Amino acid sequence: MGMGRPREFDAEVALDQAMEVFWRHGYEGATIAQLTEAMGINPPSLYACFGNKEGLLKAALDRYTKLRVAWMNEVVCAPTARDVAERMLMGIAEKQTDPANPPGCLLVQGGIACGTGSESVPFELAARRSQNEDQLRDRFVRAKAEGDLKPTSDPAALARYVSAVSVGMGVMASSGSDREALRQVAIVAVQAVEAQSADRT
Amino acid sequence: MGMGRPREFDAEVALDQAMEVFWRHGYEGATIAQLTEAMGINPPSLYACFGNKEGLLKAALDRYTKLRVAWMNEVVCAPTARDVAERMLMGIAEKQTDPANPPGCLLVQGGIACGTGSESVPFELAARRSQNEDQLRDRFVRAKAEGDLKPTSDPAALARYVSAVSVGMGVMASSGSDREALRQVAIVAVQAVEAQSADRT
DNA sequence: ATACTTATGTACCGTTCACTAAGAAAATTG
DNA sequence: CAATTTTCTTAGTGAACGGTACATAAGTAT
Repeated sequence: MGMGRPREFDAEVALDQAMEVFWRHGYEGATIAQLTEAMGINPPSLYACFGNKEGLLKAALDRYTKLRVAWMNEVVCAPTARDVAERMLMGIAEKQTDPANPPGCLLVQGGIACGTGSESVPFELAARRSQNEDQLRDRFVRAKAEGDLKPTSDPAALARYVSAVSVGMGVMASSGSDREALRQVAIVAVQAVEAQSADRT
Repeated sequence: MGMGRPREFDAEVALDQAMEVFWRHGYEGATIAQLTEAMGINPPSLYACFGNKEGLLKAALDRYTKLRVAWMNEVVCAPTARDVAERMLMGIAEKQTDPANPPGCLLVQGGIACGTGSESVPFELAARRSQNEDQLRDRFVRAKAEGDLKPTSDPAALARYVSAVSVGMGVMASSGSDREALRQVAIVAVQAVEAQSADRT
């Protein structure tokens, strides 16, 4: 039994192109024609490799979140909860306005609301976002245990808050806000975390 | 010359139904079939009355923002910038989880990313959101003039911040967060505004 | 070489989309 | 009443959608 004809395209490179299309147009707004053109392949190759449109999205999300989790792991290395929030939100201001990518965040742009037959997509995106929030919450739990955050603070609420701000920044970025506007939002947002921080002696 | 046959449906009631469909499924996710069924009319009546799908969306947005602006006018009556932010964000936590409506905010759910031929929709929504932000900024400008906000504070940045948080809360609501979770975010978010407020003597 | 397995390109499904003729129905005006 | 204007229902339009059949090409195994 032979091993068959080898595929002529690099799946990861193709996935990066697909990711961009989903990022820019959303799941429903992205057509198979646009995706295949960007990926440099024909529909049958796409379906053989990724199953269907939703399978392609999930593969793209896997790739996206893998990079994101790695970045978050660096972010939570900051010494204090305040610095974690600042590093994260300032980093997001940069990333979401990086001209190398479409503006905003794939986990938001991908699809907040979807039509019949794609109801699972928004949940899929939400699940990936909450993954991020969990990383943050764990870090804030530690910060509270270390006395970095006040005893009255709620690490879960704080993580939800920072996550909400980052989502809001993503929407702003996708609708034209520039990097400076996002930085301003980040700077203000960090002050809420600072208010939850123990006094530095 | 006669006045013609009177229309059998109430345009505003029909618009409310259409608004719900857009709110729940987004602009692209909402089909004419769903819209007409919810509105209780047939496609030709829709097109005679609203022009096309995008015209229907704009009419629904007009109705939505009219109510929203009226509510914001009450919000900005709060005595201090901090209270404005609190009243707004707490109100949003309630409204965006009101079971009478779809979760989240129409100005976000309507469509953050759209496909070819609907590129203008996200801009349309963004314009309506910025209308809201402007109301807020004006109020914060006043607060700064009154000495309620610190002389070093940036009212525009603060308004952008509160607006970003409200958008983030909308996304959270639409992906299943409950009212309590949103309230927690609001409470934390207000503290950033508090940090920009002058000390109460 | 021959058989076998898998990928690729072309061309095309069936369905659903936004949107619309065409004419009957319901009102006003003379 | 007849004439006119506008809305209603029915039925369907062309186009675009996600997805696929089929034949061919490109590899491996025997």
